[in-house]
Amino acid sequence: MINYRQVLLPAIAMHLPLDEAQVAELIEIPPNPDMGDFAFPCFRLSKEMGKPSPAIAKDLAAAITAEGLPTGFGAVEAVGPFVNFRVDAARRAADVLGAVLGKAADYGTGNEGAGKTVVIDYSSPNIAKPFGIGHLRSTVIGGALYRIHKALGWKAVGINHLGDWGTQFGKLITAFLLWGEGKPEEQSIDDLYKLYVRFHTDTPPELEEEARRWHKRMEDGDEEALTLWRGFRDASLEEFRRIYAILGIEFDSWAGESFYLDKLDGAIERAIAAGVTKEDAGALIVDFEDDALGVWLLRKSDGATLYSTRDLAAALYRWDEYHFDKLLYVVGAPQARHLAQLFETLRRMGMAWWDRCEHVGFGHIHGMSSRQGTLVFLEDVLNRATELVSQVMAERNPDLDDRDEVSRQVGVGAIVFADLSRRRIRDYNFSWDEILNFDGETGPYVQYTHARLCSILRKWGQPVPGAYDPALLGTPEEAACVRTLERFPEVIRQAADEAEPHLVANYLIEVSTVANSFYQRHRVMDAGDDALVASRIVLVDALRQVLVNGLSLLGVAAPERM
RNA sequence: CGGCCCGUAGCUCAGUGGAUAGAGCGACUGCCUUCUAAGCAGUGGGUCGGAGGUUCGAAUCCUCCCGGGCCGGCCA
Repeated sequence: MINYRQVLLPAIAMHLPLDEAQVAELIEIPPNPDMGDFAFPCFRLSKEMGKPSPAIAKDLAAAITAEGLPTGFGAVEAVGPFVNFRVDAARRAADVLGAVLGKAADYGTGNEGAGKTVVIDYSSPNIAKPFGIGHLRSTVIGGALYRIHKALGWKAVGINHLGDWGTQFGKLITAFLLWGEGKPEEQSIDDLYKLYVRFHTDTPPELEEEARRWHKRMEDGDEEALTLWRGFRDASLEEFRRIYAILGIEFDSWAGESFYLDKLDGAIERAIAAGVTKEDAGALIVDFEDDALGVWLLRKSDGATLYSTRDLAAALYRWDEYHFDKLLYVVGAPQARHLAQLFETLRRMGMAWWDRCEHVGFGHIHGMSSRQGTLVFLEDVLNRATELVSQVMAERNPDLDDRDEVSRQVGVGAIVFADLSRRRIRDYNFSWDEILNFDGETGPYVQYTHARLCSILRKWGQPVPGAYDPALLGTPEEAACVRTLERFPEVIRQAADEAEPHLVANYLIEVSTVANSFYQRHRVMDAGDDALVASRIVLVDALRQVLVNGLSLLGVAAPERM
């Protein structure tokens, strides 16, 4: 594909007192396609060149025209203080569609990440607590970033940093011994959750003390405590694996907090040796002597460790193990300070790689049926969405063979897409009405668009033509499709750079919008002449391909019928 | 008290230096004997929280203020 900006740089710079880098910063895409495909604003040159910007634009347009239009461009025109450039639409269509169909599933991918490693810490649910809608965010954002980086050639390491250690297990053991029934490993996650909640609802101080003692016994390797803990852990993992299977989420490592037990002393020793810690009231702390960072507690006065200890050990271990170029923590925004403290501690310890660590924060979820006083379980949400989809499909597409399977794909896709379609940092307003509305900018909208495109290709019933005339794709709707398809590779790159999957989700909405607009206005199968049908079939297939590629990055299925 | 995040249409959100600020939901109007109407086309709806400042140009950058949320040593 032609890189139009790249072509434009020398063509513009040679006529101006600017170098190519300066020109590159100014080139933009006009707000309205009628104005052109690229634009160069001349305001900034006015002072330096001593003439009004419209005059500069006019002279520049004339000079470029006299020089011969740059490769791939069809027109150059001064409009006020802007020089607007129009590309040769047929050539662009041939380029873009050729690239999409030629690379197929690989369209949009790249190899700029080759030789580089990104470690992504995501999902990381707490053992003995139900997998709530709150865990969905870290899981799907992390999963999307994992696939996006892989698509760009990175070696990605997905780590599920399970919350499987800590004082909450002391509480759980205390509660279980008091109120629990049956064996630890036979507890359902719901049983465990109830014990945990009960512990927190009526807790005399002596129980808190008891819980701390059990936690200490765990840390000291007490077999009775560890047996109970293992039972709880196994029960939880079973549920987590079931949910990851539904969501299509995978990990390369399940090294949770307990994995670092034998590495905690070493981590603490390294921190002490580096001189960044001090003793305070029997505890070990890092005092940043900074109002913003405050104090970081690394070891409690009773000698027990904290999540901070485990996070420090984990960071050091991950560096030794992976020598990453990026380490992404897909963790809720409320933990921003904690992670800033971790990163600063690493810096003070002389870890030159400290700035490769990044907190990929996200807002938390509000409005979870507070009326009922219960948190919303992810599985319930997925099941309700699936049921609703199934009802809709029984009505709209009763002949569909595998309704159960497709309902699952669309129902789950709706939930996942909804989560990924806003900037991570924003709080997420969970509402049944919103999550179960499949109209407009939703996952089902994108999937539906994809299914309709597939339907056309099915009716066509032949291989997608290898030869076609791109010049026939000249309507505004078709041109809009081509322009949108062209952007996919850069969207993926930006999503990786900013760790923002929503850029991909929003882009897919855009692809769907231009595709639907085209579909509505123009016939494909009975377009009139064979050449036009062939060209439009190619366009339909390219749109379909990009939707598939994009949805797969987000972990959303693309059923061919729905 | 200190720090971080958010504030754009009735609601949910895009847009982080350029041309009249855009979508979706909800409301209202049209479009299914035609490739799936989970769709398309259109109408109405905005002091971009406020005030200063930088700039030829600010929703976007800086300062202050207001409102909401979160965090701030023995929880995670």
